[in-house]
Amino acid sequence: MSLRYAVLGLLAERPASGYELAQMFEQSLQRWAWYARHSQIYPELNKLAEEGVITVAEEGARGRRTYALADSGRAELREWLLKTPETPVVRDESTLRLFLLPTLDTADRRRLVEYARAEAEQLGAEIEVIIERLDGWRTPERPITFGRLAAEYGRLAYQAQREWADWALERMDKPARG
Amino acid sequence: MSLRYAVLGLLAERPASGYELAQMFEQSLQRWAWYARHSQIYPELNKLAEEGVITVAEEGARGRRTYALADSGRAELREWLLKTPETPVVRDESTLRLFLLPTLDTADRRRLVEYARAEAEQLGAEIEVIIERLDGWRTPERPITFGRLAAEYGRLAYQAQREWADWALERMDKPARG
DNA sequence: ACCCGCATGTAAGCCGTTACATGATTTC
DNA sequence: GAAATCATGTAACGGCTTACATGCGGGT
Repeated sequence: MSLRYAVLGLLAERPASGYELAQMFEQSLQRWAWYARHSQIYPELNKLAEEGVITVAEEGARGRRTYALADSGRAELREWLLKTPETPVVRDESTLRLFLLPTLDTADRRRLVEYARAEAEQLGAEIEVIIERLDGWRTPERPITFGRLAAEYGRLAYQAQREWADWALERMDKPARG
Repeated sequence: MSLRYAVLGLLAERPASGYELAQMFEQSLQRWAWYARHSQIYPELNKLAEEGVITVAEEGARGRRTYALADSGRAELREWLLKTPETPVVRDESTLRLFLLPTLDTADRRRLVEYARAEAEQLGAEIEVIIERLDGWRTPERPITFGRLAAEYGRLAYQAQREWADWALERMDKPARG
């Protein structure tokens, strides 16, 4: 059911079309929080509009429909956010790969951890650029957008991944006492 | 297809039954990497055994079957680990909630971030205990288990979440110039 | 005029969740 | 002897992926 709230949440920031939502998933949510393709987004939008939790705010060229969050949708989103979640479940293929490293021999292992480290370093650097850009855009009305929250989260998460890779590299080859 | 490799990977560390695998998912993989229920695990094991990438190593009481990784399974796992992945996709409901915070009003937002911070702090403390326990168990043959890798990853990730929450708390109420 | 990107949609099949189902062994 | 835990399984349903499908509008 998270797709529903991801869509409501994105529309809470500003009205958007399905096409734009697909891009927002890719750019801001994909790497850390949630992902959906257009083939899932369009039917979901139609369903939400039928229910009345979102409305068609504008119709444009090429059949484009811009959706806005209705009051009922905002209330539902708030309720979902405030109810304390049960044990949350994560599915993250990259992390799974990292955890399965001990099944490889020393050379393969080292290769993969070094790759993970380099990746974290590169993506971390990319995110710094994005953050500078976002901080340049800030306006008084909207101090923090979810994009900025996501970026900061990403920055810290990549930093953690780098530290983890360093720790793993140092430990992995060593004998038990390490 | 990740379930397949998660199972192969767990069996690479040591032979286990479906029941044990379900527990391993819960204890080590669930929070960061992958999750599966027994209703998914048992059919997968039967499929993998039919294919021959795992074998039944032992049959015990109550119909218990202990599976071991076959050579072909180990080769397949290695191949999967070494091929560089495409853009990986993450689905993490907790993080999604955090990213949607800006849609709430100030009071609700603060409440949720404080909750996230407290949670990271508590789970971080729990993981420190687990790490001490794991480090006490270390044997010379197997310097690092995937459980230890997961624990260290968790430790750093919780630390990052705490830092993120502190940053968000400091920024969120402030006017744009922050 | 052509191409690229915008824009939305559908359908088959696979993956994952929830619920139902059963029974053996150990522990108190 | 009862309860908890071990142990495996199936089926219906819903969510997600992949592939197919179509057409408009803006830029060069």
